[in-house]
Amino acid sequence: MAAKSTNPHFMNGVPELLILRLLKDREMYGYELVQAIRAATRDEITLGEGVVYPVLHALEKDGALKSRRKAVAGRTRVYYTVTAAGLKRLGALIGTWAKLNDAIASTLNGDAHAPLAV
Amino acid sequence: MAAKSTNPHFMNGVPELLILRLLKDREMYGYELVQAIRAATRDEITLGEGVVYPVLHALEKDGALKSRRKAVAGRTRVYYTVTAAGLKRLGALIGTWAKLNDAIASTLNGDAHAPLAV
DNA sequence: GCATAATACCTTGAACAAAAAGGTATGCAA
DNA sequence: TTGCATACCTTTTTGTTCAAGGTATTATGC
Repeated sequence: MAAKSTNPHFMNGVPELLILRLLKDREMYGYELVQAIRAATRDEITLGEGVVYPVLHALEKDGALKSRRKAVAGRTRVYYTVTAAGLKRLGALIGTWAKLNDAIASTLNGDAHAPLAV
Repeated sequence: MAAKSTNPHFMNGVPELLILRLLKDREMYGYELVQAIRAATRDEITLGEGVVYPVLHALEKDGALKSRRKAVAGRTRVYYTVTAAGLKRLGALIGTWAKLNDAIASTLNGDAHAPLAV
């Protein structure tokens, strides 16, 4: 059973979705994103650095993000911004999430034939 | 890109949620559940037998389900019903799902401080 | 009569995402 | 100078899920 350490492992692909969505509004760096996600989800979702950094690297490699180094107070930060490809990817992820969500919602509601949002 | 074989791997813990929810309405057997899930989600979510059976076994082992064998047309089916413990578990899963969903929705909407449904 | 598909159960293997944990380095406060 | 917060990163482990296979019975097509 184990005490809830972060999340009881209940979603997939969500990290990427959240990260892209937050970066759409403004450029951020990894460490900042970790806290931004906690704040945006009211501590409901906590993504550790071990999740965020690999996702950022993968997204950049895929051309969905661009990064630039910036020195702030003697410290180096790596800021990420969303590319056009990244926006497209975000749109696709949102669509997938919406459909998944509708599918589950209608099952939970017991809707026999409620039309899934298209 | 690879043709969508079943699902592009986008959820977690959902199988258990869907199975418990469907069994809440009426007793069903594994093979039937596979198709019921496809029907209920309009093909949006397809869980193979390799997913459904292990979940059923695990839930039964945990006391969330009870099974009984029934011979139908010379064939043996294993019907599952939800126990009281199973209903409790279902309630918890629904709650978790709702919170996760609200958290993601408010992030996607960019709500700075919309109160999460409680 | 025979092959094939559909029903119905099940398990094993591999893939993969995410969690946990560790590792480095700087700046600041006590 | 010890410790904590910032800031980056990687490696290892875990656990779900997927794909694929394996058995057996009944119905269907030819």
